[in-house]
Amino acid sequence: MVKKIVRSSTTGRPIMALLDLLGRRWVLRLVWELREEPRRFRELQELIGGASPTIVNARLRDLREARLVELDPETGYCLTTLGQELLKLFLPLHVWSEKWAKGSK
Amino acid sequence: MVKKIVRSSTTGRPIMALLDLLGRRWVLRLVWELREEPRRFRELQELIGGASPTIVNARLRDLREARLVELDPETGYCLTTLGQELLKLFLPLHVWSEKWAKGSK
DNA sequence: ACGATGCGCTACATAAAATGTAGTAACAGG
DNA sequence: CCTGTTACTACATTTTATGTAGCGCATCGT
Repeated sequence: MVKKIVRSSTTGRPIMALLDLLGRRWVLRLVWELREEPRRFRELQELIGGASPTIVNARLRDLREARLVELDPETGYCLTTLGQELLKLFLPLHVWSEKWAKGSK
Repeated sequence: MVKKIVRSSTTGRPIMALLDLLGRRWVLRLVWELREEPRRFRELQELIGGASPTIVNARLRDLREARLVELDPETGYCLTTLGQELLKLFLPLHVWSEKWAKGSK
């Protein structure tokens, strides 16, 4: 029942696999909270707003399988080089989100 | 039970609200499939891989409330100006995903 | 040696979300 | 009136997430 490949990635198109992975609940938040420094398991759990350990662990496993995150026993969970590259692509979102929010309300 | 505001956006930080919205299942895929031209409801449903109409409608509603997507009765669902801006930020993902996949095996 | 603490993680019952299928309602053309 | 197309809803079933408790292991203080 366990899927070795990323969900819905049957097309073989990497972008689909990526969008699928990033579209799972908590994944974007986890990557985001790892942007500055390594974090411990429970620390991450609290940062993202108290998701259950079950799902935090499941998502961290997904991210580790995707080689975006790794666990250094000394410091905690952190982004791999690949993960840092991905994060860089996401940084503009931070600025844009402010603009987006201004038009809300 | 309906949430008017984006899920888990209690912090008031726009980036959190945005990551939350984009982290919902199918949302990234929907935005992606609207990148080129307007799409009809059923067309979208098939493009993203056959999600149920229930959830396609729910996510389109989320995206419309976020002012990223709108429905033109003549042509179908399409990205708003705001949505197109967001998409532009995501385009580099396409290139990066190819690189990411190469290391996968 | 022993208990306390912090660590990643698991078990499991409950609750929430997504699926699959069917069907509704509005409109257009013939 | 009938047919087709549109967006969308209803609802029972299945899948996924939550909440809470606790395990196994290592380290630290006494």
